[in-house]
Amino acid sequence: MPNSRRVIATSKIRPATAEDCSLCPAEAIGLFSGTFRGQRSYLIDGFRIVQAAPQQALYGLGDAADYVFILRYGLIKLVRHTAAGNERIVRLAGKGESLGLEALSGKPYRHTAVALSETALCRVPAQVILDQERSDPRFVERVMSEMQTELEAADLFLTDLSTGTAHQRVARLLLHLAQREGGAECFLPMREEIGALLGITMETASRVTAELRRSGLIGLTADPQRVALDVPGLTRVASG
Amino acid sequence: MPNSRRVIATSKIRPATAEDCSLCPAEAIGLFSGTFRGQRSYLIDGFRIVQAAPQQALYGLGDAADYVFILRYGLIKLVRHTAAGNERIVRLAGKGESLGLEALSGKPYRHTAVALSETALCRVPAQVILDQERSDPRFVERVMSEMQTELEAADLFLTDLSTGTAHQRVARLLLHLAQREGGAECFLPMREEIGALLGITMETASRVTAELRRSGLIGLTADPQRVALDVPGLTRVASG
DNA sequence: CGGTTCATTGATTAACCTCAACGACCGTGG
DNA sequence: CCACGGTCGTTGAGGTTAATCAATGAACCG
Repeated sequence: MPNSRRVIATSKIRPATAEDCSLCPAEAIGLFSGTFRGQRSYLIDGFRIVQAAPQQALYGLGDAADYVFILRYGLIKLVRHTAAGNERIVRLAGKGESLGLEALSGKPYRHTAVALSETALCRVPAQVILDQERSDPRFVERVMSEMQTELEAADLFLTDLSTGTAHQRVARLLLHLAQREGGAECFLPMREEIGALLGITMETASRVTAELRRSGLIGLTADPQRVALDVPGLTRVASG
Repeated sequence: MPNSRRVIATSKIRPATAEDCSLCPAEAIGLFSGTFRGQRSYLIDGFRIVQAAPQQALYGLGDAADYVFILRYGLIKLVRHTAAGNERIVRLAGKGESLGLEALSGKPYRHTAVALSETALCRVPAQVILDQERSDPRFVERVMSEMQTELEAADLFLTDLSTGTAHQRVARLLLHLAQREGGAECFLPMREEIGALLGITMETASRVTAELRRSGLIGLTADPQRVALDVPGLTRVASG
């Protein structure tokens, strides 16, 4: 194992505790937030906290889907492959978002899910959610709402990240990542991953980010994996 | 009105009858098919049959969403706009598919829906479906399954129709359209629409389709709006 | 016939892909 | 400890693809 980023460690899995829920960074959003806070305490027996290191896969396309995941922190890519066999990232999941909702329809996972950064998730058996839906119809609305969020994200990929020049796409990606973190800086994926996200080659992704750095639109931060954004400047680039 | 394709006629709307349901071309698939056939007879009072001509809009992005639609026949495009202001088609709906499921989450419509061909739909009040979910939990699975189908379609647009060369994308689009019609021919959209579907310009779409016709990979049919496909040949083009 | 839409095609330019080389970094093992 | 091998990022040269600008032709309708 010559490089730590390639280490595929075994998942760390442990039962969830009440404290996990009360401290959950995804408390304010997502499936079990708000009015469903109280119900978690009844269900928590089935919950598991899963930690994943960068490059580690949570599940694979076609796997039998028994669990829904709720992201506590970190960033996860949902991957498919193009007809040419290249990796294509079709979605990114951030804090509070749900993954693997297809488990609720008894279908296999529709993507391969891979951690981009250090990540923690709450693993919920699909059956627990299905039972919950039966006992509380309002929970159905919550689940459907999560699916709508996922559809919205898919449309955003099509309209914002798959059209325009490479410069525009990179700028929109960075702005989008920063916005979801709520600040003026963001995680900067590997060039290969930027390419898979935007439908461009690794080289083009590299050239564009290098140019953005040289023109001062993105700058270094303490963490070498993260960049500071000139939001107004990038917004100008993003719209052409 | 210089050209009939630009005519925006008033929608034809009429109450649905039991005969509509028994003859429904979407009988075998979709929300109310199969085991839910019988239940339709109780709910049919709220159903309306809507007919739409080409270029006619069913609903617009941001409109209050009170209805879910089930497509009886025809082809409908779901449209958004890119940051540059260009039209971007993010999905196509064909026979038996549901549109406007966001109505079930009380959210406004997330797209503008426009008929590409002569079209008939069944318009179902969202409230009817929500009531149905309450009285029969199995119906919830059906609705979630429809949303998963929509997500699958979104991923297909990202992996198949937004990557590769213009030739590959056009070939994949035609094969995809033919497959959903179950034959070796398909509807051929206007060049502008092909461009909006594939993220290329109208001129490129025109050049590619003209070349495909010259090389015999697509041929004329009785209907000038439809083309016959050389499926093996196009499959070769599609994979590069 | 005149006006409009749509499709086609050409010429030119701009953007991106491909192939290739190189340097920085890092963990490993001699 | 330092050389080695690996990954990742960067950059260059050259070729290909597609966008852009522009003009023309076919079909249709009033």
